[in-house]
Amino acid sequence: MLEALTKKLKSAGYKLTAPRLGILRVFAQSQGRPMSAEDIFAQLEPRNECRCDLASIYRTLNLLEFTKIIRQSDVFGGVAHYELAGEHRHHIICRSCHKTEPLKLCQLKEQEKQFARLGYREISHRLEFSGLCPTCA
Amino acid sequence: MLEALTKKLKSAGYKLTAPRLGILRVFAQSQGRPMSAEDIFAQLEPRNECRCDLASIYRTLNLLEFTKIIRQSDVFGGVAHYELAGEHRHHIICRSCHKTEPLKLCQLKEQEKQFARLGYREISHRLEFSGLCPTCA
DNA sequence: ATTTTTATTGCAAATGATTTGCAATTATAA
DNA sequence: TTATAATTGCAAATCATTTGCAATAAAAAT
Repeated sequence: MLEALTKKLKSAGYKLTAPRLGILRVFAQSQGRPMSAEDIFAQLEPRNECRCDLASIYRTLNLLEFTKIIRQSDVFGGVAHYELAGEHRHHIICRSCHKTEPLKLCQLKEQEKQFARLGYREISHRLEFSGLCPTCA
Repeated sequence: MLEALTKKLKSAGYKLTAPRLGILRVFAQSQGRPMSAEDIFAQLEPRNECRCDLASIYRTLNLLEFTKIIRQSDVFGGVAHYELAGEHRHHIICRSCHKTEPLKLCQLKEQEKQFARLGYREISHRLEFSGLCPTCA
């Protein structure tokens, strides 16, 4: 998993540095939960893997998005969250505690095809449910 | 249309001021296109209706959202966009020129009901399509 | 109609997320 | 092992948004 991600980055012509490796590791273990820069920062291991600056995390997020290794999943309260680009997933997000759960289904490809017929290109969509989770409700 | 909006605001117990009236007017004429604070600022008529501060626009947007007159529609690269809460609508947004077109359909209520059965409350969703519009493609 | 009360405004300064310039560092190519 | 070019950390800059506060204006009370 992590293997595949690092390979993708290198074959896109970028160096594999400690911060990048750490961030990819966090994504690899994220279970599909969208994460903010701060979330990732908090999950890095300063002892062994890297003690890196928030600025580097932002730079790395931009790079990983550019190389299509991750994608922006949602912007919640002005804070961008990212997830691995691999699987196409949607979520339900608690408006109170921000806990996020992935969903499996997505029947929206039909809709995209209709737009394609109208001349749109490179179509994608973003679908997020929100509400108060059972705990917060 | 504008009439109904101002009435809603007043009956919620808020004063009808020049900035608020101007902002509601902009929404009333917005054709369902999501707008940012800056977008609205640019559409106010400083001559006759009001020359108001951006801070007041932000404050008014928060108030209108709180009173459920408008709702946040999507977050575009960290910039919040709003639209009238009246109709439930989704959009397709051009990633290049940011032109936005409203869509009519939405078959996602079923999904929401499923979440409700799991204990989620106050459920809503946000669905946006994006791509390159026929002009930009 | 005038005054009083209280919400709302404008301005400027504060905030919070994200970006950027630059010198120092480090991964990779040579 | 050294050279070179990308990447980093740090601090300062930026951008969207929020907030404190004194001045203003809308609606309520007279």
